[in-house]
Amino acid sequence: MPRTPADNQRIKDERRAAILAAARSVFVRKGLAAAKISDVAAAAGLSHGLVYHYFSSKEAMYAGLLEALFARATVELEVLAGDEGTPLERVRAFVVQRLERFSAEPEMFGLVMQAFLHRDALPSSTLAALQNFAALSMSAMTKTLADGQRRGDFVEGDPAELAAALLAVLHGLAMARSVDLELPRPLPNVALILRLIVSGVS
Amino acid sequence: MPRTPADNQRIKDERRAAILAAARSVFVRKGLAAAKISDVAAAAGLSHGLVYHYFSSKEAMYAGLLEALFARATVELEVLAGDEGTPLERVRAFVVQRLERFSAEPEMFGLVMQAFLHRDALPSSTLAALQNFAALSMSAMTKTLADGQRRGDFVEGDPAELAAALLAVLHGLAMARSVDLELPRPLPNVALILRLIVSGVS
Amino acid sequence: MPRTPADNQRIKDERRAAILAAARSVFVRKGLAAAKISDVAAAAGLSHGLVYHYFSSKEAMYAGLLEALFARATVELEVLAGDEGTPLERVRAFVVQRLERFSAEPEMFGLVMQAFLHRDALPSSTLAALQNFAALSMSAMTKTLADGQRRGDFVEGDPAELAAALLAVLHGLAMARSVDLELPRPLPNVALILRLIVSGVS
Amino acid sequence: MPRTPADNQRIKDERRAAILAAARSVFVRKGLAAAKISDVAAAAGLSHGLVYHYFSSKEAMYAGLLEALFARATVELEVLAGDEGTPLERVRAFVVQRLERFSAEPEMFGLVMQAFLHRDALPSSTLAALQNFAALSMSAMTKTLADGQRRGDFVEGDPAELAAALLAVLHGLAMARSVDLELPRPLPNVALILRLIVSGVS
DNA sequence: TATGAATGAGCATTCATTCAT
DNA sequence: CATGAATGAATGCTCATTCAT
Repeated sequence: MPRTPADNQRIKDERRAAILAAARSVFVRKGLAAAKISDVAAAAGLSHGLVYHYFSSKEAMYAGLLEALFARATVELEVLAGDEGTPLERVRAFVVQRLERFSAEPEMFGLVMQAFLHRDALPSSTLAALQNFAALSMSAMTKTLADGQRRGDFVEGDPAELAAALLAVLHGLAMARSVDLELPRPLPNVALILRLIVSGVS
Repeated sequence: MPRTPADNQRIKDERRAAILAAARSVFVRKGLAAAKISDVAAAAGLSHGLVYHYFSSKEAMYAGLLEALFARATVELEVLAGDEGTPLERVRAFVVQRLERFSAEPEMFGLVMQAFLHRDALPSSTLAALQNFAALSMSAMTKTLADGQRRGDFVEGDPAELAAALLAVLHGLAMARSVDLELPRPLPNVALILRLIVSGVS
Repeated sequence: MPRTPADNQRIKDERRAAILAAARSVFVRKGLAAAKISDVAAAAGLSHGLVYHYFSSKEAMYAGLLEALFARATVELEVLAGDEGTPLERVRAFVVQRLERFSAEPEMFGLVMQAFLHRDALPSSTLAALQNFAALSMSAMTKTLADGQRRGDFVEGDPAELAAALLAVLHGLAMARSVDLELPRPLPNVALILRLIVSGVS
Repeated sequence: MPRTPADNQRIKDERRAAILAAARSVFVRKGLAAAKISDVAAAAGLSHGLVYHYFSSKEAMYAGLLEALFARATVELEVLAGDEGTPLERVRAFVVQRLERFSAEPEMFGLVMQAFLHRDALPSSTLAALQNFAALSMSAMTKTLADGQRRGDFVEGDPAELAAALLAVLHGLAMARSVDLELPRPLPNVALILRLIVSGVS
């Protein structure tokens, strides 16, 4: 009684997901160059040969991982770039969402940092995705802050500079989280972070 | 008439410095695993064989680089941990010093991030230096913030949490700088950052 | 239909044996330091990379080879150390066995000589095996000669000195054989060698 | 007051001798391939660069060492090949001389063994010297034994076979000595060895 | 002469990738 | 699909040898 095509597809999808999960963990811990395909295969519980049924190369696997991350993160920018609520509410919601993401998947950001650090080694499509996401984040944040400044909700100053600062803060917190996996310190609350930009705090 | 020992020492010092400079640049761009000794040698303008007159292995070179960085950074903590001025002045001075350091040597922080990210691969002495520096930073900042809170200069809250947040912010900014070497955006000014912790800002 | 584990085991055993045979020949001809892994691989008819599926390093391969030799040689001491026959018969049987071994596998002894000569370079487990074998040989021979002396079969004298002399003779013959592979001279017969120790010969 | 040419020559000779002595010790312990010129230089107390004023290459040094040994050993064959005394006396004198040599310079024979073992790696002049010495030894011993047999002093049998056996015995003893440098066992006395060939012993 | 910095050929070893089974 | 044996390009590292000083 052979497996049905649907079974095969399901198995295939599960395997692919297992490999990606294993790869994320291995890559974040060792980096692209030091990570071995056999590490990934062992972590995913299959032979290293089989990995090549799912990914054409180590680089392709890495790129797949990162591009999925960027795609999801781009979607999640909607909460900031959309038109639900006031600028302050949107920034708050975005910050909350990011903090939760960092708590839920602390490894994720380590991967992104690596990509930034060693971007000479990235395939061009991944580099493009990374740059696209960075640009989208900056422009959405800058626009939202500028909107808020017009309403007097945020402190004065170049909105791009404020945006860069706020994003850098989030990245710093993500990094702290990513880097301290064993004994994670609680992330600061939103109110603290928003002091950076909200006018009239005391 | 052979070279004098002093001549040899001078040559050695120059070579060693040239290798370290080349190594910093190569390591920060590629990471330990992907960096080739021949890259470093080429960047330093000498043969790969000669590198091994100065460093016993690639790992030793990397460790030497990082340990020097940590040693210097530990010394620079003095401005925060010392007793020159009020807690607020000390924090301000520390933040200014860090921002200047990030501007002057943007590569530096990339190296440190890598070390954190891939600390499984670090030799134990380097790991110890890193952990020591991280602990010293946190304790000095926590103590200074607690002092300032007692004087009413800083916002309420767990001083360790505030310290972690402030350091994370600095790291986020350093990362932004380190990662964006070609077209560096100006770093935020001190005043903006201090809004995070200073009470009564408007 | 993948290979069965049994198939793989068979392949592995065959390969491992082929590599060891090639290694014996290369090591005996060049010595550990001068032998290249690529020599061994070429002699075994496979790629150099594959050698490392079977042996973790050149030193491990050398050690494996020697330890197998010592293990077998230790077993073969039984004919001398056992209680089959008179002391003279046991010594005779042992000498015959050694001479036959030297004829059948002249390379073998070259390896052992190398190990003795360069024992500073041996891994400690191999050195222990070597020393163990040497000590066992001496004690078995000494005891057997002492027994024979009590029966009046052997010449007078310190049995340990006689044992050392007899073993040295065998080693000298083995060496002559090992060293003269192309045009081997016939080994002396047992009777000649036994003249060294048997009393009352004429 | 510059050194006179004679002083220079003396210094040069001393240096050369010091290098050879160091080389003998290093080569015998590690073998040609594993011995480093810097080991020899360090053992001789001079810089590795200077070694090349005295020897054009590592191989030349090794060859020089061995050829000197063979030259001296060839001269020492005179006691066997000459016409002083009866064949038995000459053989006895030769054996005594060899045993004394092995005691006085146990390292020497280790070098010769290496040369035999790895003779594929020898320069041709050294190989020729080695083969020449081996041939001379065999022919002198064979002739002397044949002479003695005619006088009834030695046992019957092919004199070449007897010669090979006797020389092998000596080599075996030399090896035992060479290999056991730390705790040398006394060499067997001449009488024991001569039992191999002398007729009518009891 | 004497030194040791410098070079580069050579070799051990690793690991991504392929492919027979 | 699955396995792991097999290959070989790539790279760390060593060390004989050269040569400027």
